[in-house]
Amino acid sequence: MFSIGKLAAATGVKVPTIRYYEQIGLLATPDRNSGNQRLYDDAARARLAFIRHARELGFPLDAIRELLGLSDDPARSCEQADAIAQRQLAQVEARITRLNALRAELERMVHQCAHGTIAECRVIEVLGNHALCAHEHAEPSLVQEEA
Amino acid sequence: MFSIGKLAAATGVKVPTIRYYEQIGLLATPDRNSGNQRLYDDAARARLAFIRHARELGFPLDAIRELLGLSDDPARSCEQADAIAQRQLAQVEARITRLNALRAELERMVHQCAHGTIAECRVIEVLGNHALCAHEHAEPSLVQEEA
DNA sequence: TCTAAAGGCTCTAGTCACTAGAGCATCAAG
DNA sequence: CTTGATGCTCTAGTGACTAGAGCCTTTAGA
Repeated sequence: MFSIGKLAAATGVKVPTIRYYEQIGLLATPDRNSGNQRLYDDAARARLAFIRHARELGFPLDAIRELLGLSDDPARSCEQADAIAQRQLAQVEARITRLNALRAELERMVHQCAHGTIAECRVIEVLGNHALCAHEHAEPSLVQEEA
Repeated sequence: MFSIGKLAAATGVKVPTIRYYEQIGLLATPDRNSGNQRLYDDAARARLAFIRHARELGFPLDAIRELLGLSDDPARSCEQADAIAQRQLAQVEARITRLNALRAELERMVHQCAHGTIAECRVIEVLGNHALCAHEHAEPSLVQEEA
């Protein structure tokens, strides 16, 4: 049995994130010691490692919740788990396609910049006039930033 | 002069999003008609088109704010605008690299699935055991989902 | 001219997956 | 026994919107 800090160190998941996972029901409420501090065992560690790995692969928490539910039932068909992974793969592929188009547009923009004044800047100009673009873009909602 | 609805239709930006941009100071507070409804002119339309296009290219609102500030000063050097675009390009490239690694991992996982039971499912197994992975992953925070 | 639907208004709260901070309690090492 | 690290709960903030409630104004047709 170990503390939340040890669990965090063992899995690479930050302490507040572990508490957050507990709060949203992704991790079971653990036992506490006499001083009300959380105590974890190896099963909890394995579950958290699973969550962390799935997050690294880009699975949203809802999908992870589903995968965890499935993994609790070793006898059932893995069809559903397979479908979730396929869906995730499709999304990753779609985002790669999308980002490649973005990269091309940004490269074009940056390479055309003659490093003069704002008035003649291609970066500003292209942003202001979509017609100067090589192709259409997707919805803004489909392009997201990282932390 | 046109209404917020016409502006939305003209730029492809949703009405609540326009009001949100006004709220956060990205768009100036427009004039109102006698019934307190917003009235926009072509300058506002051009500014919103700029914002929309930059969003499509993945620029965060803070960078867009900066670019808009720069574009208001046509005489200055475009060095800064160029730097912002380069930064954005670098981020897009980093994300592509990252997503390609994810795709490889997900493909490996999915292709190894024999469509049997959960107990023998490679998807569940690989997620639970990082050691089965072909390579390391980044922090979960570096992989984000789309809407 | 009347009416009804479409569009507009403000305000609050929700999304996702955390992260930060306040203010306090507990534990472990020296 | 002290002190610093670690733990606790709770609230609020992040980015870029989105949804909904409850109301008011405009516009097109009869």
